[in-house]
Amino acid sequence: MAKNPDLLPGTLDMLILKTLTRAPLHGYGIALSIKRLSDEVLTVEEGSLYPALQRLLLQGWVKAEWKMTETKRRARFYTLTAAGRKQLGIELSQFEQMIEAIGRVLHDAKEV
Amino acid sequence: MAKNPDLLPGTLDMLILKTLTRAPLHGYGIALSIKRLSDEVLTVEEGSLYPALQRLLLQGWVKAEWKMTETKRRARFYTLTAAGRKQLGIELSQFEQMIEAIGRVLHDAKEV
DNA sequence: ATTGATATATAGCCTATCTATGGGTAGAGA
DNA sequence: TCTCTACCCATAGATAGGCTATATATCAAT
Repeated sequence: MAKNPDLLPGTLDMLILKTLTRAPLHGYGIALSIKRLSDEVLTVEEGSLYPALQRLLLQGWVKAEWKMTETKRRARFYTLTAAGRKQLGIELSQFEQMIEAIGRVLHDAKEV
Repeated sequence: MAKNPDLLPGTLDMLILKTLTRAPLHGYGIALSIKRLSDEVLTVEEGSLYPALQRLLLQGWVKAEWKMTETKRRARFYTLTAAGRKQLGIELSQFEQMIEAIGRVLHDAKEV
């Protein structure tokens, strides 16, 4: 991990999939969406984003289609697939479980 | 990241430092402690633990001393340094910030 | 004697992220 | 007209850090 990470490693795929549950978006829009929803705390670098989208395509969790944006630029719009929705559920519950477990270590729940 | 990660990447150093705030411990004890406090959810593999301890030593965040355990085995006991305590504070607040940011993306706080 | 728990450590792999760079379009303002 | 900013895609290479596998050794229990 870099010294000042923009993301928690291992969470990017989940964040992308979640973002696509609202509506199909192009890559740039996904990055903007994550940045804005997180109040500028999370930044998705292009060098992380596009490889991640390739991974998701390869797994069949999203599909892509070239279209024109409202501003008349060509862009690749990504849509969540059924498999992607299922995968999101898995990642979400694993993430919650991990966060709770980390919380127990950090806050010493056992001693209460 | 592996398919079924034992840890959230980027959190291991923080977990080790936190564990050492309670008492000096040897490596094996740290791993056990994290596992137990997390209700067996988090597992620190040896191949992750010992390199991590080397990193922490190198940074001056912990110091090490060879001693005998109660069961008369030699083991290397790690103690948190002042710098380590400070570092833990930094990592803790960064982690909290990230988790909150991820929460906002996952739960769409902006729409409320 | 053999297994299981305790204990440390390294080599090599793998994956995901980051840095850096390249390409290109549209619109606004100087 | 030129230039700047925002919009958009994509890859190569470096780096970090976690995982697998392996080696070594002691002790207790079966």
